[in-house]
Amino acid sequence: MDLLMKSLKIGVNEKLYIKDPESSTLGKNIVEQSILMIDEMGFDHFTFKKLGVKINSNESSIYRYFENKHKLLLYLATWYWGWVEYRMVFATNGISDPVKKLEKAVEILTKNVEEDSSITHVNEVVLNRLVINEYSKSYLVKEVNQENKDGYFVVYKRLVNRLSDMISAVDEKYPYPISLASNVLEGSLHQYFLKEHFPKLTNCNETVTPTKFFTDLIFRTLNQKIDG
Amino acid sequence: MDLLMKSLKIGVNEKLYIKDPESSTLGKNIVEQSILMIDEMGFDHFTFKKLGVKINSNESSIYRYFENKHKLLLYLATWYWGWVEYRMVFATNGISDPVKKLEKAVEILTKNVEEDSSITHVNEVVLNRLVINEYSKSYLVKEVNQENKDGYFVVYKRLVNRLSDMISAVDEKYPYPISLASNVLEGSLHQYFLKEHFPKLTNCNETVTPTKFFTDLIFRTLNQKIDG
DNA sequence: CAAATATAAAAGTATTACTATCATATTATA
DNA sequence: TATAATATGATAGTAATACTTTTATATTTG
Repeated sequence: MDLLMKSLKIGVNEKLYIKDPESSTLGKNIVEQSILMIDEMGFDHFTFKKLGVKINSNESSIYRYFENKHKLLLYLATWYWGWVEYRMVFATNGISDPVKKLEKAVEILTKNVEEDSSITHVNEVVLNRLVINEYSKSYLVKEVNQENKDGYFVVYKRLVNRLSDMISAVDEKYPYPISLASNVLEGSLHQYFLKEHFPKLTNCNETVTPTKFFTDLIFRTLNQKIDG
Repeated sequence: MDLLMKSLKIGVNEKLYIKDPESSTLGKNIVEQSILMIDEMGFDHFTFKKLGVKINSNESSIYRYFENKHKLLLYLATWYWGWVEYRMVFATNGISDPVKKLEKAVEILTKNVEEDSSITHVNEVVLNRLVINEYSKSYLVKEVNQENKDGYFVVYKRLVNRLSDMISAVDEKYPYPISLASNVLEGSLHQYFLKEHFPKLTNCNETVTPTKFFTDLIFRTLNQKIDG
């Protein structure tokens, strides 16, 4: 899969950038280092000026790639979900048993990213942490309806729908497949956050993973027995 | 209950304000109008300067009540969860059947606030909407660990634990009661958000409420039959 | 009525979030 | 290889934000 990833370019909505960051060294640098910086200092404290200093480039040059830091966050999030989607589709592709297929999908969607593919300039482990801490901020804005119309969330929505379809394939009678799917995706990020900052608000810890919790939740809900 | 509410003061951590806003007309005005303003323009566009203009007061006077708008958000959120907790405890108090008790709790915790009590300066309907749109921003910050130590989230944590206990009372064998509880509380806000802005990512609509979805989810998970 | 306290008004600072201009470096093309 | 086109860098500038400080004026309390 690593080799495949090498030649794969995650498709991101063109409105999210002014100039495609994949098209130049500076652009790739902006993406690579912004991920590390946002992870380190948090999105709220992150500025293009600080990023400019870090990458030895100029604030104004960064503005030629991204309109503002909000668009950059949307770009990074879209990249992340595109990458997750790719892995999920790839991993579940050959599975014909709906239960096993759903199980695998939930595993990919909820498990912690533990190693960086080292193929691209994007560090997926750090990006995963960034998404846990910052993703909500990309849509909890007054402009969300317009941005949704502009297609900034298509990848994420497609992912929720894929999961929803797999849920329905296991239990076509279950009445809330989309809500369950969106709940799992968003809830998984939340459980990771709680595990890190509010350990008393989650049963997830070193041994119990969010994957375990959500796999159990889904199959109890769909009234299916699962091993393990 | 309305009469009870009248004499009830929601207890908010004293570190969240410089001067207690309940102690003066100006303070109450700050709380009342900030709720309306944040709801209207979104937390990101809200500033103390704008609020000052709206309440015909001075920016510097607002700073004598709240250190910054982040603390104000924490204050409003704490007030909200305190109010929800009060209603939940009150509504479930006399119920001895664990299943019915849990059902009632979930109803209070996940149902839309539809009418303002009109007793206090706080408009609960608007505050509920504010919490749906902005609550995550109060904890998705780099300073979360320190703020947690300072006790800014005690009310919310207590609420999650109450729900968790009720879950365990229905099924003591269920291994993830706290995760289920935190998932319901956070997920409920999320489903309302989706219903409003991403209707294709939820099954909730005019007839299906988040309450229905989560009640169904919980009792399927705990392997209990529920009517309705 | 005096003293204490609360609020208002105004000004000031540092940072943020950009935009604009011009210079220089790099790359593409004739 | 010269020239043109494009990308990047450096500098400066603007408006808004997020405060802090000071001083004046109300309002409350003893």
